[in-house]
Amino acid sequence: MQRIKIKDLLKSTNYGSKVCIKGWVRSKRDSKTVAFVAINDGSIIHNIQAVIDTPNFEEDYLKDVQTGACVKIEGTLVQSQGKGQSVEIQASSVEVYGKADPETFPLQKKGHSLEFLREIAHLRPRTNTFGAILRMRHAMAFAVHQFFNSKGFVYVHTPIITGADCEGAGEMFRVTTMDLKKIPIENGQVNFENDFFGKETSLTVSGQLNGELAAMALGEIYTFGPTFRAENSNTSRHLAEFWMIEPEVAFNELDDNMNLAEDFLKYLVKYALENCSDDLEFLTNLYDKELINKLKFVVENDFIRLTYTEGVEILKHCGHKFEYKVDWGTDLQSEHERYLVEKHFKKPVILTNYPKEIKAFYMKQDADGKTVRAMDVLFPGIGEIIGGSQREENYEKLIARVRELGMSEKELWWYLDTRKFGTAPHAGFGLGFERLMLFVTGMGNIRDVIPFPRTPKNAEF
RNA sequence: UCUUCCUUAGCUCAGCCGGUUAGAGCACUUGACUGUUAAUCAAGGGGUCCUUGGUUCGAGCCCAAGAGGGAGAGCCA
Repeated sequence: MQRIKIKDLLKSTNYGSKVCIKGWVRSKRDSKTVAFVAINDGSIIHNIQAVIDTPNFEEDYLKDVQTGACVKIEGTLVQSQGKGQSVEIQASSVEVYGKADPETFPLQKKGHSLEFLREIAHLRPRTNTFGAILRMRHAMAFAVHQFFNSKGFVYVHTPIITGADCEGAGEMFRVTTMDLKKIPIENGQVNFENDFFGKETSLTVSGQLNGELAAMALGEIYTFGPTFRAENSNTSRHLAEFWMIEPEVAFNELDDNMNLAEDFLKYLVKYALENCSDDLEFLTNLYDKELINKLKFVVENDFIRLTYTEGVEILKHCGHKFEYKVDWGTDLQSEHERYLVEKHFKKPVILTNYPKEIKAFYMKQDADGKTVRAMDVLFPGIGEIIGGSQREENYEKLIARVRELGMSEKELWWYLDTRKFGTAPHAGFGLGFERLMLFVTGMGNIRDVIPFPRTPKNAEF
């Protein structure tokens, strides 16, 4: 018999029809002559209930139908006699594909802490919470492509292995095939001549520089791929391996960039509200009663836009006592950003025109020579969800900045070439996919919105 | 990396001032129950109190070091 997905079965009103489902047992409730088994197959957060009249089955036949087991159940779709579900299956046959020894299977019917589930990341997709998160993760990834495709952007695959130590976004993981016990060292320096690529290589920390090259030909591009940072960051907002989306648009200036970022985030949140309602309802009930309201609020309200200088003025005169002093020229602390977003405006905030000293070399300098056309989108509870800028398209100014910072113009020759040949104003940004996931799922820890988190001292699974 | 908190049964956690045999709920096993909804009821089994060292007549509890985890900070997306 053809298998039907539980998602489709729960919508069916085809009572009396013979059906077949396959999935994992979430719970079994016994009494003398009848047993109720809740089955989930991952197609939807809800389970289907199979009703088993035990006298019709041989003794011990149902012994292996226990929490965690994988089963195939055939039977008749009927309207439920009990409360709590509208349809159920009156089972005629039960086959166990895979047992799950209840003495050793770690998942129970009752709730587990998120910390415990992290230790059994190979099994946590079988929980309601991670089923919901993984379905939403897929929906958000799909929506990213749909958004850009509808706007005529080209998806560009930038390299994961990079030879440039100049992306400037943090510590990098080395890539090598050298025997780590016999590294060739000459005059205190490692000789990479005989390494696989013949030069020092790393995992990418950003696809931006390559993305810019493509934007200078295709106009509107985006990247969406894994990104690696070897920072010793131990927070609920950082991963060593995460996924980043980086659009880059020729002829866009800072305002266009902000508009794109705001449209993009609203599109994604709206997509979640319209397409993930069952999962969102579950997450709202279990983790954050205000989750759905927060998502609606973001879709319905404009983001606040203000300059770094204006932000500093507000913070200086707000009367709130901060642990760290607010001072023009230094980067804002988390507590400052959080005050602006969560207390002062109570809305997402886009901060722009930061001092050039605290931002990357490629950002376009303002006429005053002090600030650059940077923009950070700050979200409640998460902080920086997007970081971006209009890029410096002027060759002289860009190379002056490269020299000023002591960077290698030799290594960057290909990037600098874009400013030599047909340069154009352009802008882009990076969205941390898992930070978006934090926001749309209401989860508090970034390790819970990616299937297998990679963090300092943790690469299990 | 810094600050701070935590680590006791499969899970969540209690454990008094340092004192005899370390507890509860859930889970599990067995039994009861004709429709359950995290089913219910009864009985039973289950412990390297994170590790190492120290203080003490005596340590789950006090001290030191280490490991792992959480929260916050820095770095950032």
